[in-house]
Amino acid sequence: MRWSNYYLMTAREAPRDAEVISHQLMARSGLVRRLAAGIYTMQPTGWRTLRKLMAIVRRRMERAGAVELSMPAIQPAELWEESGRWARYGVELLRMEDRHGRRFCFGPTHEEVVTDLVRRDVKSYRQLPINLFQIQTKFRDEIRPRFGLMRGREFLMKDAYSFDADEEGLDRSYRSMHAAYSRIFEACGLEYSVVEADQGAIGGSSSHEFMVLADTGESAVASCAACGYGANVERAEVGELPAPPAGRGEAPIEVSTPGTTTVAQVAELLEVKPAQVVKTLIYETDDGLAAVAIRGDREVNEVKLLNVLGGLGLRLATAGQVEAATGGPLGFSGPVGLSADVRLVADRSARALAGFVCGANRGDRHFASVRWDRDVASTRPVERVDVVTAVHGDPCPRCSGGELRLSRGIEVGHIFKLGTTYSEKMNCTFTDDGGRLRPMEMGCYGLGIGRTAAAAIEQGHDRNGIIWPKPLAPFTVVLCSLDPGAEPVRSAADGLYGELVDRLAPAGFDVLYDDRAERPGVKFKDADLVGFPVRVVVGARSLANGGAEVSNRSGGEREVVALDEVCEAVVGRLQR
RNA sequence: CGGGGCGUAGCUCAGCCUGGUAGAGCGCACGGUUCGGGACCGUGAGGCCGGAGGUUCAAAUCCUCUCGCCCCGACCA
Repeated sequence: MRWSNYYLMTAREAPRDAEVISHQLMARSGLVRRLAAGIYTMQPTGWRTLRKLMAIVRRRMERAGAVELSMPAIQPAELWEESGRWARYGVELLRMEDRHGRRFCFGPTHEEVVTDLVRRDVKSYRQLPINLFQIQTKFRDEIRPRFGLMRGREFLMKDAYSFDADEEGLDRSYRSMHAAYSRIFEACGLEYSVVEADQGAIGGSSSHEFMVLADTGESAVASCAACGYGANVERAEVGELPAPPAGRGEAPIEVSTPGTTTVAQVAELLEVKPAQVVKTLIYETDDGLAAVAIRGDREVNEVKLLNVLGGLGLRLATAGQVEAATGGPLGFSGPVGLSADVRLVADRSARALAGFVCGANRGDRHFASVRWDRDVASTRPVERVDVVTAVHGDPCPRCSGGELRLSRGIEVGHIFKLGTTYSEKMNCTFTDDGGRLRPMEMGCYGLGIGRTAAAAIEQGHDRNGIIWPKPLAPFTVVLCSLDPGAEPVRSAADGLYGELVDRLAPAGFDVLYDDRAERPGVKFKDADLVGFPVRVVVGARSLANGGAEVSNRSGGEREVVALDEVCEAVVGRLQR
């Protein structure tokens, strides 16, 4: 491709709305152009990168036995009502009506459509397993799209859906997708980690996220260097926290604590550490109110809490609800004397304390020297749970001695075992080898195409621009002719261009020939900005030095090689 | 949806407080000098100052309403 005939415009400055580096560089290097909030045109170079990524994804999916198809983006409401998600999905689902008033949505995901398809076609265990995938434009009406392609409303996603006869089959499908994803991100040269993820209200038994490590990531990840445990902070378990020494005291002591509604105030007044106070939060759940006790210096993880309490959602109770449930005002709740009608769960961090301070369920009163067994568990049930939010340095839940480390990541892939959630609701059944009708075991596997490209830039850039991993660069090689209007540079560069194309195309590499009538500085800046992995420069100086100059965007050795050896030098660099 | 901010040339921004004929840099076009890390000089094109109402002799500027965009938060198979 000759740049003079190509559509690639770069800019010195990024648009003001570009916040993160990947978005700024994508905009400056002419890869994408914003059309509306969270909606982008992929310009020719950006599209080349996505096409290369999609080719890698397709190859790996097919090697893992998945079969590509293409499902409609527009989906009828009836299917979503069948799965129950028309009501549940919320405002993120872009809904519309046709001229007859029939309701549709623009698909944010395709469980319903693929389940409908498979239930019509597949009737026997002999036809299983099946894994169908597509790469398609999705639309999610995000409350707040941001960071360019990282969180768009319209975006390209590879989604695959597996159907198996039993759980062992689902395990196999899941493992094979797990492996395929790992190969894909390795092929892209990305540094990533696989972490346990929350399944959300959709249920299922297992879920993993593929995280590209980057400071700008929107997800927080807890991981243990000692044993390799990793989890989204949303669900990260925490090992047993060391308990402070037990306090003394024969019975709870009621103390006056006027106006102290926060742990910090109570701790200061009573001259104890926040870690010796038990904080009690009252939540409203689908099954009524629940009290959560946690160590005063720690925070409740509501995702973990929801998984413990069950139901679809929870929220902090209002002051009125707290007063009705505990008999005391907001800010003075505690487990001692709490009505047995209120479910009480105690985080292990709180349960490990002995002789602690907690609210007395009376205004301006706390208890000190409280013990769980003597003062609480003797009169009512207390569940011991893990609902604490993991913080840096917490003990690892899986190994002894390991510490959790918090880092940020970009969620580029998410795989789920759905089990029979959808197949039961939508009656997607088959006849097993014993003649019984059974729901299929399903899995679903998403991979963000644009987000992965953005993540590659977050991980690969310097102050001059993008440093693409070779497989994702829009062109693997840029050939800069520093004097395209004059001989002998022109004919040398033209000749090299032809040779490079002939030699590289069969190997899957491509060349952009910068034959524009621009000054050398402009060409170098643009080549760095767009981030072509290998650069070949032909100019009067390089010819005088014996040929063309070859270098890598990522740095390292720059060499001048004879014109007839340039192809070999380039290939050598590409294969390294 | 709550809080904050911004809409002026293709891009980045000044002008607004204190109303008086719309500016700069980059980019673009033309001419000249340059030519290995975003050159320089000159000339020029390019704006319903997001939109609608209002106040005023006069509005980019003040007031009201709207639309769009960005940031923080809540939300998110």
